Amino acid sequence: MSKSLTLTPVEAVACCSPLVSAPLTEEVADRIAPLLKALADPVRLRLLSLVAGHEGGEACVCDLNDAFDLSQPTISHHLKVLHEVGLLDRSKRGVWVFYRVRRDALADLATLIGGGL
Amino acid sequence: MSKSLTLTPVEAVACCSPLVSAPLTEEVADRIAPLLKALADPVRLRLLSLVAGHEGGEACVCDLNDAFDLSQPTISHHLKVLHEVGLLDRSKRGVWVFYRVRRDALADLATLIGGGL
DNA sequence: CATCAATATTGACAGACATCGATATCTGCG
DNA sequence: CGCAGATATCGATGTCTGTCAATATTGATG
Repeated sequence: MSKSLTLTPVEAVACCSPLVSAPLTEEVADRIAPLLKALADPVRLRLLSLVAGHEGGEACVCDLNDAFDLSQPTISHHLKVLHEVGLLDRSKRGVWVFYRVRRDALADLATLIGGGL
Repeated sequence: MSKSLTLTPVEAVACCSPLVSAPLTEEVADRIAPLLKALADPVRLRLLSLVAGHEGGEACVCDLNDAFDLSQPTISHHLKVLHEVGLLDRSKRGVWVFYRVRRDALADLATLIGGGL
């Protein structure tokens, strides 16, 4: 069973046929766009890449803050966006918070964009 | 040779290794984000899907306008965004303008997102 | 309990964006 | 040439978004 009645964008994309294979309905497009919006920021792209490339597949916020010339609240905001949309998993251990990339979500998104080519 | 010194976002993405395979540099992220921004709109997603699914792989603006409950200038604007970023090719024949999906661009983008999984 | 360090939330602000109506440009045709 | 239809551009407007400083929250530790 699902945790809520409203799907996260990540859950919404898992069930869709590729962009070029069948015409997207308005409803489906409305659920996919937020996922792409989350991805469509240079800082968030680098965050995702950093987390994915970190040892163990997860990274502590403390590691991420230093990688950017941005304030801590700004990084926290971007991580929240990625988490809310379902692209990052979040786990708190002690004072530290670790994020992990949802590879299945990325794979589904890639299929949506590039499937059927 | 390229037409200009500045690459379109589509040209920029063609040369990149997947998001999760290597850390994205700031420069690369800055060039990829506009491409994703162009995709990250429900109307543009549906436009892309409609064009891709149209017979002959291309669609006339006149066909596209009717598919939305939006003004003609708005559709024109969205098509321009997709064209400028390199996701749509544009060809004028008589009074009509036809758009065609750059499938290579979509494929490259999919590799960037989902490659290495 | 008091303090400190890590992370998140809030509120403000400037810039970006989606949309529209009005208008301009282009092209075929009479 | 002049009109009509297709598409693009312009200017305005309301909304969304990225960023920051300030502050709150959370958890470990003395």
